[in-house]
Amino acid sequence: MFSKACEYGIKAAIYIASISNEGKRVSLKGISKHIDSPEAFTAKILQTLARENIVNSIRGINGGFEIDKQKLENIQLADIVNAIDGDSIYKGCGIGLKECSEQHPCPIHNDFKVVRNNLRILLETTNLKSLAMNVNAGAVFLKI
Amino acid sequence: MFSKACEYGIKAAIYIASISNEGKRVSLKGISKHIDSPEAFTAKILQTLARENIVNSIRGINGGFEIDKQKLENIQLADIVNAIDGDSIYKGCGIGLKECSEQHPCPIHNDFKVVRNNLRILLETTNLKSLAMNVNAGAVFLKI
DNA sequence: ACAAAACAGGATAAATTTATCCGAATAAAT
DNA sequence: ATTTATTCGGATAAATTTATCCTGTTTTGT
Repeated sequence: MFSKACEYGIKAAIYIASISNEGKRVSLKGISKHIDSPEAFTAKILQTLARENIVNSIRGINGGFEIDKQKLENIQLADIVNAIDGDSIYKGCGIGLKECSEQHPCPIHNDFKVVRNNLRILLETTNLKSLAMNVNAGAVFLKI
Repeated sequence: MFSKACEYGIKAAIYIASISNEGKRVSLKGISKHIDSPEAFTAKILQTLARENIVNSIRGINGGFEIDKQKLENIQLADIVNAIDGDSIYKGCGIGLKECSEQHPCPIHNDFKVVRNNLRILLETTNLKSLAMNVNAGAVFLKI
C-alpha cells in the first residue's frame, strides 16, 4: 500500500504531533526509538517533511522536530503521503494504466474507484491533531 | 498499491480469461503484446500463476496459456493478488505494525479497516469471468 | 527423425527502494 | 572559546523489485 518510507513518515509525523501537542519537541533519536524505525533513513524522510513545511526542524543542542500547534488541525494524512509517495495510490489506476477514466476504463475501474475514493477521503479528512490526541490518550499505538 | 508484477499478473489473467472465454489459448508473446508488458518478466509471473493452478500452461507448438472455462467464475481477483503479492495489502496494517487489532490499534486502524475491507470484498468477489466478458465486449481496456 | 514454436527455469543485470556512514553546519550550554 | 548535541546533505551500500538472456525441455507439424 504505502512505501516503507511513507509508513515511517506517517508514524513520525503523528509522534511529532503528539509531542508538539504537549508543547515539546523531539529529536530524531527519540522519534526513531519511539516508532521503531532506522534512524538514518528516518532522518531522510524527516528532511523531506521539513522541506515540505510539514514539520519544523531545529538544529543544535535541544534541537529536534516539532509542528506548529496551530497547524496540527490543518495537516492531513494526505499531505504526508503526498510528500513521500505522491498521490497515485489514491488517484491512479489500480492496474497501472496511464489513461484510465470513465471514457477509457480498465477492467476494475468502476469497482476500484470506490475503494480509491474511500482511501482518498480517509487521507484527506484525517488530520494530525486528532491522531495525535489518540496517541496522547494512550488509545492507539505507534509500534509493535 | 499492487506491485508491478501483480499489475501485469492481473492484466495477463484477465486477457487469458477473455481468450479462453472464446475457446482459444494465447502465447506469452500474444499476452505481453496485448497488455503491453515486458515479455520475460511476464513469463515469470505466468509461471507463478501456473504453479498456483490459476492458469494452465501448454508447452510446444500451438502452446500457450489458457484457463479452464468452468473455472473462470471461481477465480477471484484475490486469488491472483494473493499468488503474487500476498494478502497484506488488504489484510495488513496500514502503517506496517505487526500487531494491529482492536485491542492494539494503530492510529489509523479504525478508519483504515473500512477501506481495507472494501478492497478485500472487491478482490474476493470479482471473478475473472465477469472481467473477461467486459473485455470481450470492448467495454473495458487492458492497455494505454 | 527433424525442425520449429513454445514454455521452464537458472543466471544475471538494471533500477528502485531501503538503509547506513560521515563530515559539515548550527546552536545551546559551559 | 570550546564542547556537545543536534540536523543537513552527499556518498555509498544493501536489499528488493523489475527486467533480460540463455539454455533446456516439450510438443506439434512436416
